[in-house]
Amino acid sequence: MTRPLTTLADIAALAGVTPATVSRALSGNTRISAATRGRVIEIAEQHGFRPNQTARNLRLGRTQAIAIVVPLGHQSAQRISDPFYTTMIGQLMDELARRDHAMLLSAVAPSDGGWLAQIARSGRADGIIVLCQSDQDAVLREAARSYRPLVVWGETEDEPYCCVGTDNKRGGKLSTMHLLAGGRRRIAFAGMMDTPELVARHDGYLEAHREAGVEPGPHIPVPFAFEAASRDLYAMLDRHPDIDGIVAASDMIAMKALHELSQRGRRVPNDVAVVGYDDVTVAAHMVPPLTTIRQDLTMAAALMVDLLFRRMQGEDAPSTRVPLSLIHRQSA
Amino acid sequence: MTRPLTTLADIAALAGVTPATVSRALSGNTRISAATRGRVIEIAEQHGFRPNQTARNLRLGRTQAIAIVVPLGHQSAQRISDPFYTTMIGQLMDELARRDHAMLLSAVAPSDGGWLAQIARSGRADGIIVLCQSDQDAVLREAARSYRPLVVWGETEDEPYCCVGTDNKRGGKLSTMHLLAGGRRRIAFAGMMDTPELVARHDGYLEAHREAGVEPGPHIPVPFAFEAASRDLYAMLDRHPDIDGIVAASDMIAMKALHELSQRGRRVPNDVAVVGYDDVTVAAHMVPPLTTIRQDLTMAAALMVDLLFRRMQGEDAPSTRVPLSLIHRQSA
DNA sequence: CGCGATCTTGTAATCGTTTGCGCACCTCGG
DNA sequence: CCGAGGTGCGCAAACGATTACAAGATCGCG
Repeated sequence: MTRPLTTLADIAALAGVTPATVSRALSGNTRISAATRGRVIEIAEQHGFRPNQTARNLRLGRTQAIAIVVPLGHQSAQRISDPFYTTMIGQLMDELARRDHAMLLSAVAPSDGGWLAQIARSGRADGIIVLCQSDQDAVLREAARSYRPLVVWGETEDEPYCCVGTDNKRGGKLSTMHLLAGGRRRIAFAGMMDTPELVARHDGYLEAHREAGVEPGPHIPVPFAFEAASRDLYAMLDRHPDIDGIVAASDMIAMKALHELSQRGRRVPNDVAVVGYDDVTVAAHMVPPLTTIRQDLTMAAALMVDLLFRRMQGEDAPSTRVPLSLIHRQSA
Repeated sequence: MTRPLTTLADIAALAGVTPATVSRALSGNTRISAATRGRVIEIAEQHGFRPNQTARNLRLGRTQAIAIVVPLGHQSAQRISDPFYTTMIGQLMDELARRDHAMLLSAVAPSDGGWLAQIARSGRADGIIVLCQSDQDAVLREAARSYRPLVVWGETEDEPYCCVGTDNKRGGKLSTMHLLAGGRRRIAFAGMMDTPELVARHDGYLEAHREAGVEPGPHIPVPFAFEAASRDLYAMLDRHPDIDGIVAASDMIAMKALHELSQRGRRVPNDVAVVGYDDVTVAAHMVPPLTTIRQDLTMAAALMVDLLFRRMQGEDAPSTRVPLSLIHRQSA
């Protein structure tokens, strides 16, 4: 089977000692005569021995693994490939590897409310990072009451769990102000308000308008996933030919917008200016390069992991916001 | 700690039975009186009990987890966010979830040759899927000799390990033929020949030219990762103003090409036609929408998982190729 | 040469589950 | 009323590692 050909006991037999001695020799820190240690280590290496992690973890009461959970509907495969998630996951992976922890990745359909408890109680991981609270605030609150090592990426408000995120409202406001400053007066908001993050971005959009004394433009309810019938939704563009700016709730939505505008022969940024959100890798390479709001995901990932490890040690790490800035390129 | 508040023994005490009985009651299949079973189940649910996976796995000699390994250099965070990987990972995630297995994701810097053995012997996973053989063919061959449950994504040749992939040579030939059929006569190949997959695509590119009796165009050595100095490399475009077609080794490279061409005022497809490779999600939404070679990653993921599980059961599943087709959009 | 200090290694318990085996108890036909 | 055959459940041994405790070996010193 998968079982390594050798166990601690096998090595012990070969070396003419007990498993205990082998364990000590390999872990190094206890007092073992140099001779035995040398012999044991040599035999172990010779046979490519690796201690069984499962047994080790059982004994040590930990798993050396962190679960990364993405709460999604059934379109998981589609949404998980959103560059935001993947960039974040890549960064988290690096950060966890640095701390010698494995990454257990799972997308869950949050239809049943027990998904988090399931993962938390199963003992598969020492801690959990949830990417995007989505509409699962209640579940998160509930879980946080009894489960400590939990960090969530999302909109940080007065939530009882540890949450890392950006000031989405400010982000939405920033991009809108940029368009207003550029003289745009008929600015649409593209994105669905189905998560706290996006609601906050929309709030910022509204606030910027209010402060500038400009009437907000129409709302284009584009879903995150491309495949959906967003083409129809973008027919909205035809119904509102006076739109001269678009605040997109994500870079992917912005990309979609660039595409649809191009299809309709409307030039960016001359006719319509577009601002994205996330600054995903491809943003800089779109046609035209996308002006967008950057969330520093490298810092975010490092921060989340750091907070998580502090919580795993019993500390009470607080929610934190990571900085955010507008990256000025050519689409607006 | 992370330890669930309740163990099998706790539940047993509460129900006035032994752990053995609880175990049986919960697993359901053994002979337990309906009364006891009901009582045990009720108490267990009431306390949100989940059996400890680590202990369970130790006893059962398995882990219910599959390791997905991406051999990369230190730029892991960057390359892992390539849409190809992420789409594949998303699909694999779904497929594994369907079989009730967790996914252990790790990127490794293959500097030391022991990376695969390390994962294989550690007993953290019941099987391994390696995404892209990259330049690790030797390591894979070596590992496959003693470790059975291993499936690799890559260029399938006469390798001794189980390998799933597309006919890259045919893919490269297909896209080149498409350009030739469209009357292009000065076709560049964009991509670095640093992996077997890309070498094969380039072979196809050459073969198509040979069969058509057309001289191959220049080679533009663009790396996979965006960030690199590809801008300089694309200066090649300036040096070869007669290029009228580009065969890109990946969609991301094609996207980069679209961008650079647009910067230089050369229109796609009128002046230069571009064909990508992978048909990643964003391909359809580029400006203009990208003509590309689609590898059916959904099928590929399902296949890889299927083969892996068969190997885990001791069967000897063979290398397989998944179909591939040209998706005709507007860039060529 | 004897005795305590020190160094090295073995013994055995433990982590939480699963499961083969066997012991009660119950039922029922003769 | 007794033994055969069934049920329902407990006992205890795994799985493979770690580690407190103890025991044996060795050494130093008086």
